[in-house]
Amino acid sequence: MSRAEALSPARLKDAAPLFAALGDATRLGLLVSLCSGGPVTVTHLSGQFAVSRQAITKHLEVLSEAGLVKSTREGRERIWAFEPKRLDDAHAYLERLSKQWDVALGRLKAFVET
Amino acid sequence: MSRAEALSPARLKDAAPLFAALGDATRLGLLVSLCSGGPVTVTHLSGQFAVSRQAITKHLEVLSEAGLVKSTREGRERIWAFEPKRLDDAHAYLERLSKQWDVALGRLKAFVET
DNA sequence: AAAAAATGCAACCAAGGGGTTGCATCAAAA
DNA sequence: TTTTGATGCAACCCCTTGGTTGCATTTTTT
Repeated sequence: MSRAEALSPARLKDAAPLFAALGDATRLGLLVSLCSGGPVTVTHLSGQFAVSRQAITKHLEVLSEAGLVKSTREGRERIWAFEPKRLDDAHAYLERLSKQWDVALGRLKAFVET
Repeated sequence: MSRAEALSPARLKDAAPLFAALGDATRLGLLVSLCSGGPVTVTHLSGQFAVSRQAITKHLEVLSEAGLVKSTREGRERIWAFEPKRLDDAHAYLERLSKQWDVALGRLKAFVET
């Protein structure tokens, strides 16, 4: 069988923190902002949300550790930017799940028809 | 513009708990099991994991509230089954994010080339 | 009717998460 | 060289989470 590797425990341990990072409304909002608005600073971002700057910083750090965002220092300010690669990973994980489900359905169908 | 609706705050509030439910290695493992192995009972599932039956029950309830799983009573046991619809939702959310990013890139390119 | 199997319920616990405030730093302007 | 703007760091708080154990309940099975 040459199909893509299934979802091993190792992969799950990689996927979990990625989805966890996506599992917060504020963080999703930040992603949308960075995604559609281009690279900006924390103080600029925190203007768009109802929470403090430090709260936003923490969220950005979570996103950063998940690889969904990256920051670069520029003088006295730090610029945050969206990082699309990891989003594709998340996408791929979901894809694998769906595929596995389809395979199971196929097996069931084959069994019923036998 | 007739493109699909963007990621409004309302949508984010729906997406967040969905991703949050996916953001745990044990829960992902449960999904994989249910996805590839077919409907089973809690006690059967808990045999495949290192945690107690009650822990698994709690995880299944989280997945259920996220709409990723559903259960039916059958005599003295409760059968848990994978629910693929919500997975497509998650998929769609990610898709919207990517798309928004592509649009932003397109704008940037257009701007640079002007 | 009694024993066994599968769940449900509740209390409890330690750790982590999301949030805040206050103050220290560091770079840029005036 | 002050002053101002943007961050960084740290302590603290409360609530949620993931996990446990113990016992009650409900169906089967014997």
